[in-house]
Amino acid sequence: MEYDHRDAMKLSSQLCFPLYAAARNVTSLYTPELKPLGLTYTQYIVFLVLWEKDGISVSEIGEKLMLDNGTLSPLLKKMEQAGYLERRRCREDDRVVEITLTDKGREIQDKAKDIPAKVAGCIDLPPQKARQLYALLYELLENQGYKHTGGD
Amino acid sequence: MEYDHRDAMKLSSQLCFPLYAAARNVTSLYTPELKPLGLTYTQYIVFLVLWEKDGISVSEIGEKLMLDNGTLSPLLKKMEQAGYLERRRCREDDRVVEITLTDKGREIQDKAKDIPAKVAGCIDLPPQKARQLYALLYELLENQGYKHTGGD
DNA sequence: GCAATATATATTTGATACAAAATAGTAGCA
DNA sequence: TGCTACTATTTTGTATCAAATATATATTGC
Repeated sequence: MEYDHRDAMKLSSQLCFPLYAAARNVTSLYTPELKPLGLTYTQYIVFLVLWEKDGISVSEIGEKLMLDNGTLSPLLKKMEQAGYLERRRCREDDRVVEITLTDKGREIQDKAKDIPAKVAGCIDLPPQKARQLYALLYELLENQGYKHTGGD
Repeated sequence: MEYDHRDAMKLSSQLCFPLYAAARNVTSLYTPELKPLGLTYTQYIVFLVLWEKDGISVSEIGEKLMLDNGTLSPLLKKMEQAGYLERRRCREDDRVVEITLTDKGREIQDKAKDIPAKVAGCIDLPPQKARQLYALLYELLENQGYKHTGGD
């Protein structure tokens, strides 16, 4: 079979597009659940990280979320202003900023506990296929250099 | 098996996160190829649509890309300023803006023809798994209301 | 040990992207 | 005419990355 540029350049031929569209689509499912809590999706996944492990650096959050420091920096500042966390220079290494949850930051976990189930209920994909998709995505991410800690 | 909130709230338990991360990751693979052409990823996929079908409305582009008019409006204006396309009010319906490629907009297709293959080469996933992933993503999108035209 | 250089960490800046909401003009129809 | 739905634009706020900057630590050469 010969390589066809015209075919390859179709929107429907490129893996990236459905990935890009599905990500926006599924992320938007969180919005109605997060809005009442005053959180954005990115703030929410920062919380997911901090609820699992508190007192970590900006970069460590960035590694887990594959987000740039330049993205996290203003985000964390906003979350600090909202009273969810504290940013403190590390004693041993003054370059590092340690992020620590406040009581308010810990308490909001309870308010958010039903969100995963609600969103999962909106994703219209049989559980077996969802697991398959999940596994393929992590395989892709790991091939691109992501360190997957925890989970299955 | 009992439902465990604590487990469900782990970053690694939610399908959305790998989707979100993989999308950014794979999209970023396009940047080095697109930058020399002076294009962003979103501009590129708008071109993909227009190279397939020219003279369509803003909303029709939005449907194919699952993008809001509010996102496309300034984007298309910028692409018009760059000389890639023209925006013209439709004769029959003065609400509709028709987007038409200029010669410059058609010519850039040739310069971009190797991009899909180059990016595909950077995605470290066996072809069979890539196809599987592709199919699952489109199934997810279609379940969320996306009309998939063309492709396989 | 100490100065010079390199690396690491976070922040800032500039550009684009994205969605929600408000606005405005248009079309179709009762 | 007046009502409703549609289409695009503008505005506002957040997100995102890349590049530049500032500061702190590590390393190297002497």
